[in-house]
Amino acid sequence: MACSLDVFGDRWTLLVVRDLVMGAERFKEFTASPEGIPTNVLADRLQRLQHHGVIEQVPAADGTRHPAYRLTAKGKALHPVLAAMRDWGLAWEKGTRAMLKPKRP
Amino acid sequence: MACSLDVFGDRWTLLVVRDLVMGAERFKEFTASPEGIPTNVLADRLQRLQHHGVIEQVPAADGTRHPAYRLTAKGKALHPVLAAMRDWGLAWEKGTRAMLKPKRP
DNA sequence: TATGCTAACTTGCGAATTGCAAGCATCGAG
DNA sequence: CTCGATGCTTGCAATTCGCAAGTTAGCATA
Repeated sequence: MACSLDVFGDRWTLLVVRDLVMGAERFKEFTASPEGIPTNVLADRLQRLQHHGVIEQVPAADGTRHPAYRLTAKGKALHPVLAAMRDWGLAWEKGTRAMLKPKRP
Repeated sequence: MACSLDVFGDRWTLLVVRDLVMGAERFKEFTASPEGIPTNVLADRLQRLQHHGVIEQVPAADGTRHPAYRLTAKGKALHPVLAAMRDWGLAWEKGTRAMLKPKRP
C-alpha cells in the first residue's frame, strides 16, 4: 500500500494515468484535460512515471517528431485501481459523471 | 475520478483509511504506523475525512474519554480501492509484503 | 495537594512542493 | 525566413509538509 502510494500517491499522477487509459498520448492532450494540470507538474509526473516503469516514451508515433507516451504492462495493471476509484466517486460523491468508454480500448 | 482524488488524493489520507480498515480507532494508533505520519497532518486529515463523511467520531468507546474514529458506510466502500492498490503494489513493486488480515473484520 | 504520565491535539518555523506565467527550443507550413 | 504549434524549462509567490516543541485534559500515584 505505502509503496503504491509512493508511485501514484498524489493529486495529479493518477489523473495522468487516467488520461493515458482514455487514449491520451501526447503532452498537449494531458494539458487539455478539464482539471488543467500545470505544465511543469506534468513534465515532472511523466518523468517520474517513466522512472517507475509505468509509462514509456515512444520516439515518433505518427508523422511528427514529438514523443508519445504509452502505458507499460505495469501501467495497464493500474486499471482496476482507477476503476475502483471511479466507481466509488460515482456512488458516493454527488453530481459526478464519468466518460465510461476509453477512446482506444 | 477527479472528485474522488479531491477526497483522498494525497500521500497520507489513504494510509489513514488503511489503518482504520486494519482496526485502528485512536489518534495514537495512527501515529504508531510504520510510515510515521506527523501529528498535525493526522489531525488535519481526520478532520477532512470527517468533513467528507468518510469517518465519524464516536465520543467514548471504552473507559477512557478519548475520541475514537470509525469508518462510515462511505468509508467502508473504499475497501475495493485499497485492495486494488495493495494488489498492484504486491504484483509490481519488488520487496513488498502485506498484512492481509484486518484485526477487526 | 503536588507531581507525574499519557493521549490528543496545536503552534512555529524552515524546507519542499505547487500553481501560474513567461520564456526558450524545435519543427513543418507557408 | 517568419509563423504558429508543440514540448518542455525557469522564476517566483504561495501553499503545504515535516519536525519539534508546546498545550490541554484526565487519571494516578504519593
